[in-house]
Amino acid sequence: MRPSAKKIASLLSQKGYKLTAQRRAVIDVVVNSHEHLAPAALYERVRRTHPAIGLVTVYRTLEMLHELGLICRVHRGEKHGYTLAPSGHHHHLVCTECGTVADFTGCDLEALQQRLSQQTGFKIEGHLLQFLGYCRDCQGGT
Amino acid sequence: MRPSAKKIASLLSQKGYKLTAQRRAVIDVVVNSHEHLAPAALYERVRRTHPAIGLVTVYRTLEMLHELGLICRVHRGEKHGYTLAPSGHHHHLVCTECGTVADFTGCDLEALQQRLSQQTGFKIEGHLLQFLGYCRDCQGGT
DNA sequence: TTATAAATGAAAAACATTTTCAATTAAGTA
DNA sequence: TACTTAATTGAAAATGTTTTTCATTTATAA
Repeated sequence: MRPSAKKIASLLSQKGYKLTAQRRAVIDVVVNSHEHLAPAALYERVRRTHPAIGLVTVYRTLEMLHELGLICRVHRGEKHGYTLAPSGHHHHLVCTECGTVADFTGCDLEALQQRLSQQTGFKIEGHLLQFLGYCRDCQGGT
Repeated sequence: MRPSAKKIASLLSQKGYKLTAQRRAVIDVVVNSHEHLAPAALYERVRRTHPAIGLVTVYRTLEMLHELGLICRVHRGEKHGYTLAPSGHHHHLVCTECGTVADFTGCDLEALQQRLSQQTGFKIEGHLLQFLGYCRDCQGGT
């Protein structure tokens, strides 16, 4: 379930963070986008409604949202970006053309993880999984 | 199978790249390390045997090796590094303490991939999978 | 050897991200 | 509503990483 801007805002309040116009603006952009956005791209979008915001504030807000687990990082080659986090364990399917992100659950890696633990002696704490491809809208062109 | 420095060197030659002392030095460091190394870390190690090498050359050599598929990129939070690539499709198990990398094959994601294609309409072209944990040697301490 | 294109290293440029700090402001309190 | 105060902000500087530029050097083939 994708959280709403309102929900995220009230959560920040709860945690003792101040609800500034800048933070609301950043949250709005993240909530209203299904792509993963790099800090600079997000900054550009936020500036449309909030021209005086500083890039630093965008970075700081993203960091805060990330720490609270409200947004998550998407990998794409050398670049990366942030996207809204649904609740619970999930992963991403990313369109390499337009950046659209689809979430999915049920990664079902337990068996593989156990096999690897046994084979290597590693104590496994987590994993990184992401699929890359073309979304429905981007399958036509090159 | 981990390729040897000799094998990599002859492959470069074959492809028309010149075999310089600097390239040999970078390759040696990569081959003789089981950790994933960031460009700067690699540079420091190469400098031990080759003090005059430039950081730029390290970057360029890594890029070249990466393009040829001889090394691959390991993700770890904000940081990343390179490690030797075994032949064929594989993934990494990374120790978050010391950076040691173990390769594994048999990720077995076909079924999941097919399910996601159907559910989302994405045309999936690839995936990113990596396990994180503590290697045998790093499980004791904090 | 020699010729030559490829490769190198230093320096500068280009980016991305973080730090610093004085000014501003949200939110609780009187 | 008007304070108070700590949190937040934005500009500028600092930091760190990666890329570009260009004159010099060098591996390789003739």
